[in-house]
Amino acid sequence: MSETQSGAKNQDRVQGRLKKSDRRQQILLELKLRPHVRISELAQRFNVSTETVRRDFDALSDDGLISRAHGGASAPAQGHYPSLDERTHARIAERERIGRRAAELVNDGETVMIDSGSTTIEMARALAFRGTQCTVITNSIPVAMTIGHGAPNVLLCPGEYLAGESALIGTETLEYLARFNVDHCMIGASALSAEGPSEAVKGFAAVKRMMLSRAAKRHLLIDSHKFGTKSFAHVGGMNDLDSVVVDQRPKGALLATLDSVKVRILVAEDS
Amino acid sequence: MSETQSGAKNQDRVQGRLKKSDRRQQILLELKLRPHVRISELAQRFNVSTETVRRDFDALSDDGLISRAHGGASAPAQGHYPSLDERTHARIAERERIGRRAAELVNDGETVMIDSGSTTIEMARALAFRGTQCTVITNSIPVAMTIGHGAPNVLLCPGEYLAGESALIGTETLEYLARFNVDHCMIGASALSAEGPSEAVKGFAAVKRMMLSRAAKRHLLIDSHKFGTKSFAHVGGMNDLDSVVVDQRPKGALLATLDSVKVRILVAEDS
DNA sequence: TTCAAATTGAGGCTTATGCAACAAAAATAT
DNA sequence: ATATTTTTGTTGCATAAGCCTCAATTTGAA
Repeated sequence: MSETQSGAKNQDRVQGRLKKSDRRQQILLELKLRPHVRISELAQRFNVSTETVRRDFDALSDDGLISRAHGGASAPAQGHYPSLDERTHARIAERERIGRRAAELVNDGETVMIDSGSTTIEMARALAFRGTQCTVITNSIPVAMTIGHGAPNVLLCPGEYLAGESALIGTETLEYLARFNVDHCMIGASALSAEGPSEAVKGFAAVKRMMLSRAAKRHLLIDSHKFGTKSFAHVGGMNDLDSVVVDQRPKGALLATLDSVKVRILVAEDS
Repeated sequence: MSETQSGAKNQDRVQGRLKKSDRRQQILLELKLRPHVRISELAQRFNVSTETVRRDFDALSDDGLISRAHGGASAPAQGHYPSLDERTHARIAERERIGRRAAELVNDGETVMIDSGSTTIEMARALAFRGTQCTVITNSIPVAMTIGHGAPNVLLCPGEYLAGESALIGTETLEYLARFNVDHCMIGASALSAEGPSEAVKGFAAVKRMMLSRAAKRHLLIDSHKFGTKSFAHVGGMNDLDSVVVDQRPKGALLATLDSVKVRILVAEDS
């Protein structure tokens, strides 16, 4: 494939040379197959200078469409936090701790439903690291892929694929979840107030609610910087939870409510 | 390689320093979250020299567990064929052509079932590039992720997650597929003889059969180097197909059988 | 056509990475 | 304990990538 042919609807421009937008489109498509492309490689293939490719990378990177690396670029994290707030990047350590702590709650042979979200992905990672032999049901593709190589049983929900979050949602997802009864469910949320967790992404709240209704032990994994905030979709009340796994002990009204409905508060230690 | 499989539950570290196998495990886990890790970054985090990390990369790369890049490493192509034969790598161009040709068969507004496999991923990519507005139902995670950003509707099947192929299989997958009737189905196969396509991966044949039974127009995407071969699970007969999309016109017995049951042969041009 | 803006390429320089060979340290076996 | 193997670190050097600026080229519009 030495010559670059721009396909289909993008009208190919001139003598073997692509326009800027076509080139960028190609880069993105390439990354859907290969995990990583090199600047030098693309420069050669498009027959442009490396500087041009570098500029393409910078532009695509600014849009969050690719993840830059020395010498090349990768696809942006398998769908996990793509468009999410920047500060979450700084909370990696907290989420890691929360994930580890939550993973300790699961024992060999148990069944777990795992929600989508960056914190739950951390939990999946911890679970894979511990090698816990459990059955996992999830609507999150990153979670399935993370655990996939370790656990014997990973069930992925059906549903509409939500590209931004790499998760599955919709009535089919709910129907599917309704068919199971599990030992634990692990959910995340974009906010937590005294009224309970709430969620920003449309369609997620229903999935979380369904997971809560099918599990014996219901755990909420949430980062302390979300304490006292609300997002638009209410997930449930505090009495729908059995425990919250956090990086810092909540205070004030939040603590009072949690105590009043006897929700166990698990603070993830620094390790 | 001796790899003292430190698998499961060893997080015992020797005074802040991880053992080789643990370090490699960590690298793999890291790559499940981030798309790309840098050598320098890991060297610092593990507190080892860059050379050591480089050696880890080389080892993991030999096992096909990661994909090397200048300055770092990425996860190996979103789960698509990690352990498969090397020669498939040389057939990329052929598969690309086949994928492009197959994508032309789908029009805006139609519904398509897409099988898992490297050729079908190529097709998904071409479909994404063309921007065809169709509804896709698939059991392949890479296919869903590839199309996800373009098509309005991507439905992913439920089922057991098969890590090696990043696909979903099992009775739940079949049940789910059975609920739909679609315009096209696009399947791949690991072999094609005059008796029809056959498949090497256990559990895939049933999915392909189900897809064939739910579609009005049934297309087989297959590379010419598989002509005249057989794999262990029979998928169906030639009369279960409406067309085959290939990179080269078949000959002999294969051609005769295809003609006798009036299967349309679409040869993907070099273009 | 003509002009302005956008896009791209080239040179020069700094820094980062790759690679290979050898030395040091640690783990393992005898 | 000693020897042997494995693993890791260091050094030096060739190469590749990053990055900046300025000029050449192309594009788009009046």
